Amino acid sequence: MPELPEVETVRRGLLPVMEGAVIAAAAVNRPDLRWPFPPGIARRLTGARVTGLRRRSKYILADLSTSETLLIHLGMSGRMLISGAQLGSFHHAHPAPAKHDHVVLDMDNGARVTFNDARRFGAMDLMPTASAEAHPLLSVLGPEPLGNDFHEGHLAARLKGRATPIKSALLDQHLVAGLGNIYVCEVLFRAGIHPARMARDVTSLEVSRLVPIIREVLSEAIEAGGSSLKDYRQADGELGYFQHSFKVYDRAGDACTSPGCGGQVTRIVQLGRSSFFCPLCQR
DNA sequence: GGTTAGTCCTGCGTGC
DNA sequence: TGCACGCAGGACTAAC
Repeated sequence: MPELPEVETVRRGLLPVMEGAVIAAAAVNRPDLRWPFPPGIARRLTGARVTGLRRRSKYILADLSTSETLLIHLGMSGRMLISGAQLGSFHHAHPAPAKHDHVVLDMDNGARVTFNDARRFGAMDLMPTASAEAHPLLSVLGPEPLGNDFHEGHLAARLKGRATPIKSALLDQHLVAGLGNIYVCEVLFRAGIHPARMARDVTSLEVSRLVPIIREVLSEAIEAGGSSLKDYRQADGELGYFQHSFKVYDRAGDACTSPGCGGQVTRIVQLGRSSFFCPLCQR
């Protein structure tokens, strides 16, 4: 489930094969993912040089020489596969077309980038680069959690008076953009805050601690992704999914890892999603 | 305006 | 073994 760190890892993995290269051929194998592809997307991509590869929240933005920007969202199960490229001492031959290969980009450097998405919660769109920030999916996003606009004052103001669990508030992309279910669980564990606590009841002290904790958790995951990137290239060219050692996520029944705690990681459902926490550490 | 439930989708794990 | 079912979840839309 790609959240901000996974998307950043994918972006970094795509950089050496896409940035500066020309999309020699683009194949789009179905009319839609989450939404319909923009009209003529294959034609509009073909011949375009990728001049930059950026990330905003969980979106990858590929700036093109055609003054358009390709927006990519991995959704839940979206994967990027690189083949035909020389990465380090490894060369990946093009694999046989697989089920759910929806978009295939053949670069002029010989690399092939394949977007595979079984659940089709992902999305792609094209927009003018000059007004990319105004795209409906991007314009409503809150600040980047690793950016300067995300700070204690912002978070405090957005949590103030909100009668919703802190878990839900931190998942709200309008409040801060890029956190998903996994990292919110990890952040709240590290902060010692119960996921069901009302956002308005989070104290000033806790808010001041949340900001650096969110940065830490995400930065550590990006770092882990970076170090795993090399291994994944070697393994099969697939980017973005790597093993993390989560403290609470998907660890229901396990002993809490806090020294001397003795608690047991517990699962509850909030807004139809699993929350994992330690009832002794998190209040 | 704020909040929550429903929805989309397919693969996987579990239980019968 | 095979089937039915629930679950996973990002983010929109509708309803309250």
